[in-house]
Amino acid sequence: MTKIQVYNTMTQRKEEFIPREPGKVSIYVCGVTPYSETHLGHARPSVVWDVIKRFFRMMGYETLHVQNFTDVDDKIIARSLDEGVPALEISKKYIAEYLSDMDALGVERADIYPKVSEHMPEIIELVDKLVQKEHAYPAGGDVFFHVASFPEYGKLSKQRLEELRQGTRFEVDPAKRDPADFALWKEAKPGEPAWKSPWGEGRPGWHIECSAMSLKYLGEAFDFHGGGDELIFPHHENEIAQSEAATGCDLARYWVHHGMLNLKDMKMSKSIGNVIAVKELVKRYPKELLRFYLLSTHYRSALEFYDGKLEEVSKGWTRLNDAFLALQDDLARSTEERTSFDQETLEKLTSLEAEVVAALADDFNTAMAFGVLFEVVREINGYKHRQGNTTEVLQKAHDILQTFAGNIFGVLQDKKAGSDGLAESLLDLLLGLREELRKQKNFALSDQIRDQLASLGVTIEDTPQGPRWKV
RNA sequence: GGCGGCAUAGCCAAGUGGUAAGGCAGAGCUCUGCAAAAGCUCCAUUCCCCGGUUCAAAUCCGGGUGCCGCCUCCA
Repeated sequence: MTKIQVYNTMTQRKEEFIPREPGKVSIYVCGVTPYSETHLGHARPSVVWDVIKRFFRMMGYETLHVQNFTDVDDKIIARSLDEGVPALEISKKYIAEYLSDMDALGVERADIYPKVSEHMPEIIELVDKLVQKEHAYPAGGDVFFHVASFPEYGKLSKQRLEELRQGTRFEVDPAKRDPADFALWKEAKPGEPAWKSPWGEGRPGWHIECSAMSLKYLGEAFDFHGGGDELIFPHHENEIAQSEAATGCDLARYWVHHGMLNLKDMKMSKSIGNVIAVKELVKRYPKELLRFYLLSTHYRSALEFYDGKLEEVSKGWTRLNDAFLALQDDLARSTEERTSFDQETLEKLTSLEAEVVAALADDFNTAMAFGVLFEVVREINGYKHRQGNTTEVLQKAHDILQTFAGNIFGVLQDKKAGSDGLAESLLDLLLGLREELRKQKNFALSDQIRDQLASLGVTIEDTPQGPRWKV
């Protein structure tokens, strides 16, 4: 079996992936706080993990993916007080939006989407356990985690406790024993949602929900813990402290952090906030293009977004799609005979296919995988250019693109998009007539047909194998 | 101030010790009634700068410079 290398933030290097349980991959990805619309930055990890999961399954693993919704949170509460709408109604609305936006991007859903509001008993139990073990202490109606009780604190973010104490730039709650201690449970303020607990009415601190819910659904030392790299500190550091202090086991085997999506030239667009809303993007661009863009840079690198970026990216994306579409047509009139030339191309394609797998097995390097897929495109186009027309060869190229560009990356557009059976029949009829005109050298009229179809968004290409159209 | 990361052609972007993938743009050619698509060729002696290690470095080490993230809610 192909070895899969994964960059682990904890060790700061690539490691061979060895699952906790053979053949199974358990994944916890920190999800969103549902208090406003879904933006491109949310889409990146979704698409990345979508691809990682599909790849693992192709490699014969079973995946179990848990992604939380932090639906009890300061920002939601603030919004709730602002709008006079119950907090859980707000989160419910944006959770639904998030899910439908991700659906629109073709992202396969997680297996479980636990919500904080539905896991109070588990959270309270975990906090209580930490208090019992003297890793945490109640103070008034709050409960704090005592970082000094966990000697490994800082191991993920490579921070030293002493530096953290000094780096504190905000006023420290006097109830804390140590400025670096953080809240596991917060006493309720009037008007806020609150739950009963041994320490009085209150709600969970920010980090504890992930510890409680990952433990419930994935257990101890599950395989992947993912999230944006801005979560390394304090969120994931604190999760580690809570979970590991409570269980004595590692929280996760591999910490996988993706890079941020940045905006350039924000001043160019007053409403840039709207421009990058996923809801708007999927109206204006095919989801396959958006995925191609998001996967064109390695997941750990920062990714820039700016006006015109998708137009730039779409040229390469179109090349990939055109090659695939053309192959579908070519296969319909391919032949069976085989030559040494066919054999050569077949071998080349087979070796490129192995390169794609190797790229993905090397820390999910989608950018490199695309590079190889473009070589597949060049190889097969060249083959056809040199009159190659053997089914087996064309099928091989088709299958590689179908498997990786299509099934794994989800960047191949369905040809039939935007058309129906009748429109297709009419187009074929029209193109047939146009061919007659061309045979009669009536180019004025045939060009007019082409131009007018173009203005309707239908592109005509006259190839040696006959006319081809696309929307 | 502390921690982490990044710096590769006009643009995007792979590449973690063996002599610079890929895409876009650009130039030339082929094919074509034309156009488009496609193919071929060309397009970084060089990887921010300065030292060092090595037979060999974009890749490792040290020092600069610049940028980003985190230390406060954040995917």
